[in-house]
Amino acid sequence: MTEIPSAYDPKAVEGAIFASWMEGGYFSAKIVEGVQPYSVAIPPPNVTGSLHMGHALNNTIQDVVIRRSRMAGVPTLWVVGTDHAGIATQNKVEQKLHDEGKSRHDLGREAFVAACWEWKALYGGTIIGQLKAMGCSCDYDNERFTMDASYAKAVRKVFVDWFDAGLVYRGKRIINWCPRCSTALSDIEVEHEDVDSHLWHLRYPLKEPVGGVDHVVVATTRPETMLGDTCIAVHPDDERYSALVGAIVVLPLVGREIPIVADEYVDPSFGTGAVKVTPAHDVNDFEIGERHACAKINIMNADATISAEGGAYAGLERYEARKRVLADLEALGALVKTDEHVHSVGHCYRCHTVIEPWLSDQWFVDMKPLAEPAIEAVRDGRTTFHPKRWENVYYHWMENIRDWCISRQLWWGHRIPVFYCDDCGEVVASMEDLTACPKCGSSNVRQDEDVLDTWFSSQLWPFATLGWPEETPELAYFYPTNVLSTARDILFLWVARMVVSGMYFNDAQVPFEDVIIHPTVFNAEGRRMSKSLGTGVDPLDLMEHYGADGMRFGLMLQVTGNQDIKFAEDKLLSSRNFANKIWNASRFVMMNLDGYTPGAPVAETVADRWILSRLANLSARVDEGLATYEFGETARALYDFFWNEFCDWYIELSKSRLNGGDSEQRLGVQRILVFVLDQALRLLHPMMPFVTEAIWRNLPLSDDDTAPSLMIASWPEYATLSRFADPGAEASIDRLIEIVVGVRAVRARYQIPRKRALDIAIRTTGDAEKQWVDDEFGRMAALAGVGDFEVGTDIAKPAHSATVIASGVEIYIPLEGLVDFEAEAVRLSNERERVAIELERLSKKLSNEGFLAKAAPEIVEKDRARADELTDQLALIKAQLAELA
RNA sequence: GGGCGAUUAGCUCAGGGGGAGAGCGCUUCCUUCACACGGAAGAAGUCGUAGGUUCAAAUCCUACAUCGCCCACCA
Repeated sequence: MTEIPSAYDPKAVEGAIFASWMEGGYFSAKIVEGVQPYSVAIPPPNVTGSLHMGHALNNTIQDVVIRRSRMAGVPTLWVVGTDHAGIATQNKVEQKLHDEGKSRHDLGREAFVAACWEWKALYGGTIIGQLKAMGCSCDYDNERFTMDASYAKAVRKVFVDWFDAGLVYRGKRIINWCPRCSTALSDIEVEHEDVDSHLWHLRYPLKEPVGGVDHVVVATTRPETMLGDTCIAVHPDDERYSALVGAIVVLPLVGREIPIVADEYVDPSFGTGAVKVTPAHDVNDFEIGERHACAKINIMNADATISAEGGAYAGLERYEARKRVLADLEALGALVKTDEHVHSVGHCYRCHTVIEPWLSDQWFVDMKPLAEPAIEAVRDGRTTFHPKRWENVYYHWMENIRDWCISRQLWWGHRIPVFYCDDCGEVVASMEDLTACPKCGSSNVRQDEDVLDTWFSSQLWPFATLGWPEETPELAYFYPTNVLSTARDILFLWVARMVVSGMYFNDAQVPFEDVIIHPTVFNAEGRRMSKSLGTGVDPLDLMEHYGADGMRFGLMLQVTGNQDIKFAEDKLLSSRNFANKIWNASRFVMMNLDGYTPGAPVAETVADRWILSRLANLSARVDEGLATYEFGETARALYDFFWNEFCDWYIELSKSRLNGGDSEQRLGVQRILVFVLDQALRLLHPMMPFVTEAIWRNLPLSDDDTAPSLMIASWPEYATLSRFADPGAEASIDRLIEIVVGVRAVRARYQIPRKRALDIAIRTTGDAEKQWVDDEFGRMAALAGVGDFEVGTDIAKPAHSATVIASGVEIYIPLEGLVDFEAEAVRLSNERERVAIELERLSKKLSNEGFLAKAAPEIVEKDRARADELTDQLALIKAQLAELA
């Protein structure tokens, strides 16, 4: 076994191991009737995407729960695939065309869509390959895409069903228009940002003076929209303006005569208390316009240039128009003043262009009735969020939900299955393309030009990927899924809508039981990771440096209930080192297996009982941690057990028995080593699949324990391991550790060379302790560099010796000729000070009536014992000081 | 305007009523036959501020401060 390299090299093993998993077909899930399955639908990455830190974190989380479930013997499915990502993909392809000097209009719709498919075929698989590099155990044989033929059928059915139920409707509304993407967006696709701007005060003359007043001043942040003003609004109770209500204003630059109306919406304390109303360019203005029957004049084109309605300003880009309007108003003396003003401006979530509120015909989903059952499902716990506080965020949004604008003026996407008859005016949604009007029979029918919001199709992901609307066995078996893990930024865009549609189309069954909202990964400076800003970290680079396991485990260490992670690369470094530690501990075990035969572990020493007890404890903590999705704590528990307990103590303790013992002793310790290593590798596998698999396949296990791959080996059952729980052994080893650490500290303090064995004396408080030292200490002596030792209840402390105190024993280490006694006296004085302070604090507490009366008895008892211990220590230190003096 | 999160060692963060923890970094020693991606020993914190509850507060409550995030029709 000496041919095993002494450093773990991820690159040398990951590829081959992943290939063997694929070959073994372990990623596919088989339906086993009568057995409850486990399933997860991956948040489908965009076809345009490449792996970023959010994916790395989120997919590690999912792979951890998936791998654990699979090992537990449960039929386990992780559905994988990609999203067609309407705007993002269309933008990419348009950019490519642009580079070739063409636009999508040069190609025409059909050719453009073909170009998108071509692009997808070329680049769409990138991110799937990267998931494989991470070791994600998805069902790659059944990869889905949100524009697959079967998926398209699901999308179409949802639209048609909701249309027929009156839940989808068409309306002329103010929507969010991105002039660059040239499409409508839903409200939650708009990102609001505070922008330093101005509040311009404009003077509008009255047609005829009223009571000596000949004008009104309005305040606006978007002066160019004045070209579309159709009334002025004031608050009905605002006495400053009450005489003016009903008066007519002549709009400067335009000349249009518009009325002053009274409307409750107006806040008299803001600006001048008079609002210019542009119903075609502002949501509130639209509503005011509706209430007062004002015209809605659209003064802007789709590309945010001024339309013909803008008269002299027609054709100007919106901000150029703003400048010109302001300049012209100023020339007229109509620009009264310009205040500094910070206000929130909407930007496109895809291209960050400033959104224009714009009046147009769009399709909407009536969300209110759909949201109700989805709210209820979370209230009654059928779906639970982790951490739970996200449920409040969900409720707040769902309870105040507004209609969802689902039409997009794009070419890449699911085309809206609505057909218009130009003869009789019939409008129908249809599962099949229509060539004739179902009402009048006319062949003069045409399909709606728009496509659906990408999120309209992704909301169906958990069930459309399982074959819905067909009643497939997969849908019947794997729906609802168990866990959905995602970032908080798509809670509304995606998660909430999946609950809505999932319940509506699956007999009110929620799409997933648990929702994990994982922390958002920020860079070390706490800023958003962004490729374009160069503030990102590439997971592929990280895997290059730390291995897939190092990256995965390093990320898991950072997952806590917090909402953000400031990415800490040092955790990946220690995780890479951890993988190497696992590798080398395993290497040690395998290099010491001469004469080994597989067999059940039988504890022969306290150390054996201790490590088995700690293993049982680890199993409980890992189960608990994964069940509650506390990945950080779970990772730490695994790390602490393997490194600090198994490697630092058990393996070190095993060495004397492996080297010095008889063959029976050797076999005993070998079996414990192999057993604990095997179980630990299983527990580690979900987080570190590669290194654990690479080692595990070479472990000489008995036939009962073996499997072709660790991936499908059995998960350690706490119910089985719990019999190893052994508090007595834990206390015993704790004491041994205390002694060894104490002796080592003495050695380090006086720089006693490690080759020089220390002969020590041990005084015990009783015969039981003496027996314990005789039985157990010898096994540990080597770890402390102890040579000979004598033990007894009546051992006298040798002159000039250091003392180590542990429960029930005092260790004396003669220092004659080794130590600077003056320095030791100084150290002891400091120690005396520290102990005295702690003892004083405890004594005060123990003489407090309230404490004695009200504190839990075991707490009082613990403090008493501690105080006794400190008293003894203090006496000893004093005695030693007296000796040195 | 409403809501949420954070504030603990130089850095990144765990912990969560009763003896302040980890990783990285730092100091000293050790190339000992699993591992220098290692071993051993150490230094280092008034647990954001001010009140309150409690026998007992880093932990619970209330304010406040600072940073960050989300929501909202802030002309």
